[in-house]
Amino acid sequence: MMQASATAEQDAPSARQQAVLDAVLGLMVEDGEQLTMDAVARRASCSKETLYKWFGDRDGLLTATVRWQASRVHAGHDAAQVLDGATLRERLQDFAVTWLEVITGPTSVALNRIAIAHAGSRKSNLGGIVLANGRFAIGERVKPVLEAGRAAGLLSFADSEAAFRTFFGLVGRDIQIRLLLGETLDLDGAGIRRDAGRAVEQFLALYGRAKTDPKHQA
Amino acid sequence: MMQASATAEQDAPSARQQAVLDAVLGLMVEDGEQLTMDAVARRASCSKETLYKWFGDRDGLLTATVRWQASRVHAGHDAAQVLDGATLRERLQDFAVTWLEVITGPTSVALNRIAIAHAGSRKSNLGGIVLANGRFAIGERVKPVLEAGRAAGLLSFADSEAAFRTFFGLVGRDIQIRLLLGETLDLDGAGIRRDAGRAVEQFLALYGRAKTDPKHQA
DNA sequence: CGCGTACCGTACGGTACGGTACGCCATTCG
DNA sequence: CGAATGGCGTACCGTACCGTACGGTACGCG
Repeated sequence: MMQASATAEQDAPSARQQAVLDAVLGLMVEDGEQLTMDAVARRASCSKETLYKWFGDRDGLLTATVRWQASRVHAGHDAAQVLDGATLRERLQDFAVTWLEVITGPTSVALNRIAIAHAGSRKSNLGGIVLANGRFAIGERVKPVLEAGRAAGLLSFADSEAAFRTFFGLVGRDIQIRLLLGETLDLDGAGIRRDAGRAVEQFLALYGRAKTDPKHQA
Repeated sequence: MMQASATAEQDAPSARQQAVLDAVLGLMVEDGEQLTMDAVARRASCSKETLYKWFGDRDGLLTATVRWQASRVHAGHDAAQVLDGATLRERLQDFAVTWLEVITGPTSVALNRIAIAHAGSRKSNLGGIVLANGRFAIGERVKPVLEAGRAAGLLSFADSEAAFRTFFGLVGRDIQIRLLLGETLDLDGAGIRRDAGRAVEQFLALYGRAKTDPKHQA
C-alpha cells in the first residue's frame, strides 16, 4: 500500500497521472468554471474513485496540477559567467521574452486565476506554489545574471533583488493584471519581442554603466 | 415596481444599501470564502429576500459592491496645467503613493481576487469594472499630467499610453501579483513613500528631459 | 483456473448554497 | 384607528458538487 498520492510528496506522476493532470489543465483553460471532479473524470476517461485514490481530494488534484505545470516550465540554459554587453542584453532579452510568453499563455492565466481564488482562504496554498515556481523562480535565475553583469562592470546597483524587481516591473507592467481580470489583449511573438526589447533597454538605461552599446534592436 | 436594483443602473445606493455593501466588503476581507448570501444577510442584519429585491441576484450584489468600492476611491485633485519640475515630480509621487496604498489595501486585494475568480467564466464582468475603475481610471488621470509635463518641456515621449504603462510597471512591480497570490508583505506608509519615490526617480530618469532637478528626495 | 489488483463507469448520500415563499412586526398614511 | 407597506427572520426547494460505494472488466500470477 502507500502507492497513493502524487500529492503527498513529489513522486513524479506516472504517465497516466500526467494525462489526468493535462485534462485538468485543459478544463481550466477552456472554462474556469465547471472544473468539477466529474468533469475531470469524464475528460480524462478515468473514474472518480481513481482520482481520489491518486490525489486524495480536490485540493490535492489542483496542487498536483500546479506542480505538474510548474515542472514543465523550468527549462532554460544557465550561467555563462563571463559577460560582455551584447550577451548581457541578450540574456535579459531572453528572460523577458520567456516571462512574457509564460504570463500571456492561457494556461498560466487559468492557473493563476485558480491559485488567486484559493489564496483567499486558508489551506492548500496554491498561491505559494505558483509564486515559488513563477515570480521567485525567474528571480533566482535572473539575479545571477545581473550580478555577473555587475561583476563585469556593465551594471551598477546595490541590491540585486531590488534591481530584479525593477526589471520585473518594466517587463510585465500592467499585462498580467489585465489578463487576469479578463481583458483579451493578444500579443503575438513580434509584439512580445518588441515589449521585451523596450524593457531591456529601459533597464539598461537605469542600471547600465557606461558602455552598453544600444545597437542591435529590432 | 421598478424600485429595485442599484444594479441595473448606477442610482446611488441608499444609506441602508451602502451598509449592506459594506457588509459584503467586510466579509470579502475577512474571509474570501463563505461569501454566501446567508452570510451577507446575517452580517448586514437584513433578509435574503431584501437582498434579492435590491440587487437581483448574487452577481448583482457583487457588481454593486465593486461599483460602491470604486466610487469611494475616486477622489483627488485635478489638473494644474502649468508644471515645473518640482510639481511634476510631486504629482507623480502622489499618484504612485495613492496607487500603492490602494493595491496593498486588504479591500482591494479581496475585491481583485473575487473579480479575477469570476473573470474565468462569462457573465457579469466584474473584471471589466475593476479594470475600468482601477488601472484605466488611474491611467486617464496620469496621462494628462504626463502630457502637461511634455508640453512644459520636462518630459519626452511619443506615446503617453506607453509612458504611463512604464510608470505603472515601475510603481507596481511585483507587488500586486504577490499579494493576490497570498503573500503577506506589509508595506507601511514609509515603505510606500520610499517605493513611490524610487519609481518616480526611475521614471524621470527614463523620460525626463534635461532639467528635472533630482533634489529633494527622502 | 482461480484469485487479487487496478481501474472504469455509474449510482448514491450528504451538504452547501442560490433563490423563493411565508409569517410577523414596525412604521406610516389615510 | 385600521390598512398598507417595507423589511426582518426563517423555513423551504432545487440543484450542483464533493466524496464514496458498488458492479463490471481486463490483466498478471500462482
